[in-house]
Amino acid sequence: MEEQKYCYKYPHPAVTTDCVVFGFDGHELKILLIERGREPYKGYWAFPGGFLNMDENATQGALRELAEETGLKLEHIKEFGTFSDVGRDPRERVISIAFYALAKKSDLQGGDDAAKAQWFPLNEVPRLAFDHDYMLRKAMQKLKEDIHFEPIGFDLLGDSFTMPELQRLYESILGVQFDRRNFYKKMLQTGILEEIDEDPSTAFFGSHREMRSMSIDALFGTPKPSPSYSTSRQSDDDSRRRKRTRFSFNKKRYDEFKEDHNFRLEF
Amino acid sequence: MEEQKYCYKYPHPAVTTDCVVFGFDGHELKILLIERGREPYKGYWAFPGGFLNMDENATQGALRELAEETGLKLEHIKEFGTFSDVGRDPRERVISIAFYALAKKSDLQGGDDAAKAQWFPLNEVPRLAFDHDYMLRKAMQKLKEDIHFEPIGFDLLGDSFTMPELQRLYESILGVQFDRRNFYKKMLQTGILEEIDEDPSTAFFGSHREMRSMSIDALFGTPKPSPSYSTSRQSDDDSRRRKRTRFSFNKKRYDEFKEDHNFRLEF
DNA sequence: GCAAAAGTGTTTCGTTTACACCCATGC
DNA sequence: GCATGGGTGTAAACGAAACACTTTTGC
Repeated sequence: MEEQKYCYKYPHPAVTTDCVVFGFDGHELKILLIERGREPYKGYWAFPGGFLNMDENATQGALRELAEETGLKLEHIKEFGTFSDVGRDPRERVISIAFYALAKKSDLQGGDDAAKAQWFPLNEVPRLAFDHDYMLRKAMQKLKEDIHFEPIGFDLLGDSFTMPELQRLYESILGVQFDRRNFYKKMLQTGILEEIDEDPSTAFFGSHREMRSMSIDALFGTPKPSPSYSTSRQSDDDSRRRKRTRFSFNKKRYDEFKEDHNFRLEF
Repeated sequence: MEEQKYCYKYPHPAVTTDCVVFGFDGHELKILLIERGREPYKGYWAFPGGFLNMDENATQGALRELAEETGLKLEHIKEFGTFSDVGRDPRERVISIAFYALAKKSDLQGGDDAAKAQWFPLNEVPRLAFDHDYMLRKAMQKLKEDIHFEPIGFDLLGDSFTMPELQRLYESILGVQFDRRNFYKKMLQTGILEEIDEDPSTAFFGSHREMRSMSIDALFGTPKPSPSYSTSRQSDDDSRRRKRTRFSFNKKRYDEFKEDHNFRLEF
């Protein structure tokens, strides 16, 4: 029998963290899952997570487990509930503190690092371990609520994005369709978006992260000229500018607004 | 040394629940606190709560502790976060799952049952134990958010209430002032309020809970005729009706609306 | 060149806000 | 009867929703 060296006067439950990571590939929302290699629920998929260490709080524990199991190094996660039903883990009494996180497009490929981590579109989610089905529903619910008031959508996109990309993201999360023109207006009048008005010849080789790897954007199907095409065009005629307007999220301006009047991103 | 009979292979934190109970006396928002009788933080005030048993989930544990310590038997509590910082309890590693609850006017007097439970107006809160100051701020924040979308205000009032009472409650929670006429319109057009249009001679001795004890209403300063005055008037002239319109919350209608279109109580 | 998606303004409608007077009640 | 608080309607301003055509892009 294994050594049981941590003893208490009263029974203590085990405490774990779990993290529901959402990603967006330009078309649909995905979640990151880990295939369980051992019992219980061996072969089932589960959210990355694990037991909390004694020298870390829940947020720290969830970020650590996420990095260990998937290679994802995120900064912001948000607690959305605890799961404490008595029989939820067959081994012992386990209480889980659950978080959700948003991964940028550029993080989506990082999933390959961890052998058993894989992205699943929301409508192709496999059988999940423990009460993780329920956990997923709760996470979706919280995400839908939060996106009305917090600029969380931008965490799922690259540093720059187009309006249609942003709109598709909102539509994916909320499950509704918006009028394109009204969406533009509403987003622009929030004042937290900045138009990126740069010269196309630098734009394609410039500082925007997702631009570095064309394969991602090709995968995502983002309508954009291919490098060879655009560069040849550019050198032919400099006055001919790329039309697709790209935007970036101005966090500083958002923080200012938020302090002034309780600012809301309503949709 | 005390017997340490519950042993585990890895260290386990202790898990507690805490419950922030809000009450409304007609004028201001109050919270229910317990004076701690032993170390740590002996003599400080704290939210009712305690260690989770192994045969109950967090909600059940919080409700049990609440009943044990304050005599309050509530049905609905809402989790608003966990508190898991490493040093938050000097005795051992303790993780607390925190809930908030709303007590009706008629519950306010029940606080006398538990010797050491006492209501405090929000601006006269004493020094709190552990990280309960922080917990209170988080609870207030969550309550403010929730009241925009959920009919939680009604849980703080009696079965029937007047518009000004309801308005004062919203103003207390949100810390703002509303125009009386606009408040009426907005509340009425939600369709979840029912006007109680009963005969005054029954109204004063009828089924509405908070009517049974005039002392509470006197304490609350709710403008309403005193029993002797109104009854004499009633017997003098039956056509003279009580003017103060009272309302009740129609939960059934709210549930219907909520299912149809995602219904919101916006303020 | 053609089909598909991006970009842009205006009008209509509904909601929110601002505002003032009379009536009922309690003292 | 007087002061306090309760009850009601309307007009102006604002924000949301509906809607069509031109330009750009990708094939």
